[in-house]
Amino acid sequence: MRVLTQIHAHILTHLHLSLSSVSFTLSKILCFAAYRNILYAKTLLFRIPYPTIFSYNTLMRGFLLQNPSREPILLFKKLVQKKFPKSNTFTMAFVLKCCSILPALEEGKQVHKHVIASGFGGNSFVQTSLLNFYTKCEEVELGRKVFDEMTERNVVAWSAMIGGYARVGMVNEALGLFREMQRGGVEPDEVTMVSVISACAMTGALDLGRWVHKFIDKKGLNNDLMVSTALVNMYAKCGSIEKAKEVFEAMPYKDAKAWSSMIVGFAVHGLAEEALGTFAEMGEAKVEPNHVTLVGVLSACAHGGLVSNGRKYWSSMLESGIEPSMEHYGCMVDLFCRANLVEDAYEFVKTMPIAPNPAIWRTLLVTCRRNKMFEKGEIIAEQLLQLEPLNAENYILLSSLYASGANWVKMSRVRRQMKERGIKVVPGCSSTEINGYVHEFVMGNWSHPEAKDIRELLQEVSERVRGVGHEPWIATVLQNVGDGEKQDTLWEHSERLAIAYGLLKTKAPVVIRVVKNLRVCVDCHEVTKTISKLYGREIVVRDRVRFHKFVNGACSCRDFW
DNA sequence: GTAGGGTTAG
Repeated sequence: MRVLTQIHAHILTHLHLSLSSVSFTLSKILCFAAYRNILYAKTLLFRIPYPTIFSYNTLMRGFLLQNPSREPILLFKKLVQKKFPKSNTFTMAFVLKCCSILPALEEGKQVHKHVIASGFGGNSFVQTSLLNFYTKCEEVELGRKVFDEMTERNVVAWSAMIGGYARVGMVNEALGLFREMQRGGVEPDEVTMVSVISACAMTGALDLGRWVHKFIDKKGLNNDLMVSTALVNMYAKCGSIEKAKEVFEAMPYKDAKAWSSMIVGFAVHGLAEEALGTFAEMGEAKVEPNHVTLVGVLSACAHGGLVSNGRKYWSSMLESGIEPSMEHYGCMVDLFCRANLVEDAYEFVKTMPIAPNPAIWRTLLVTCRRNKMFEKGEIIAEQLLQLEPLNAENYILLSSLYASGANWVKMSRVRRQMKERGIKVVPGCSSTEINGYVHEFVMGNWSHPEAKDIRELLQEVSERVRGVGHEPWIATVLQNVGDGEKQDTLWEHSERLAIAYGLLKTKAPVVIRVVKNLRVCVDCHEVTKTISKLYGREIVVRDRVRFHKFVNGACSCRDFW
């Protein structure tokens, strides 16, 4: 940098230099500065007498390497205003990348118009940038439109579209496109595979994931750090922690993300000791942990009930200079709450330098409900409803707090409030993979083509479960309906539909694997334990928080979740 | 000098 500024000074003091050679030299300096001192590079741009589009593009790219900022968009706006120099395809690619990182949907749409107007609509780099921009803004359909309009699709375009589907959890579409890509004669590469594996991980599609893994080995795409990390994550998220460990141990080189994936994997499986052991190994391997690693470590402590360990890692994290984020605070509150140390949790929240987010209040509220601390719970719920008055989950929590205290009057008041304010509940949704297709079930929704068979089977299961003395846990059903109807509602919970479908379509010893978007309710947890015993089936449920492995009437979470 | 990728509490 010093040399650059010296040259710069030299130019300024030699006024005899021609305008064009000053422009040229300053542009060169800007080029170097963009990688080292972006703000200096920015001031340079405005000192160049006649900056070319090259300098603008270079500066934009420089900003893209920094923390996310709107600078590339602002530069683009200037270009549009001044009409000179004229943007080229590189400009469009950079500004669209900026819009996808932020993300900035409206600005990106404006850029799209400029792309069409300037006749760059047919450039493959610009098209792929547009496609990626829309999917990053979760506008998958708009992304698909760009994709469909492309006349030539290379591996980058296919991967971007597959990744777009994968990120929003449309696994069937992602995998369908992956197959279509191969039929079209385009060879997938490492990046394609990472997206495909991530789609499997997200939906817990273990069989598909295994198939993709074999494909990767066959094609020799298995020597990539990111591919391996994605595989570790996929096996862990699909409930096969042993296989995750196997892939992880075979990796010749592991960075912080790879270690973190393994540690987080152990954590969600409730394997605290393994998670902490792996963290120790990471230290021995001299790989610096990042903030995600610590989220894994702290959540492992929380799930394993290791309070004093958790405190220890917390203070060593502070010493190591990792700035605690909301997630870290959340882990600590969870650590105390799971151990029923409500006062410690509350004290910890008070010491937080940032305002706790709704999730942290909900953690506290759940603990109050479990410990029947109604007054404290009400106070917390008030804070929560003020902070987030439109989230159905908050009303449901408060309502269940009242239900657990048999305070039916207050409970129906909350339910009424919800109705009056027009709050929509996120429906429970579970999925299970059968023969390479992920079937989705939404609570109370019987639109599945095999709904009739599922209903009949559930009827039979219900009778058998009751036959061994199971009493439905009605307090958790929060609709103002009669007890009989409440039981029916319980039997429509999405995971039961998915489990029933698994019973219908597979035979022991095939494991029934279900992924749920919410946490499992107490009654479903009990019923699933009973089903595992009555039907001699292993059932693995990944809920929003962790794994539950039901074998012979017991769950791996030891009823602690 | 351009486009697509892996880990994150409840």
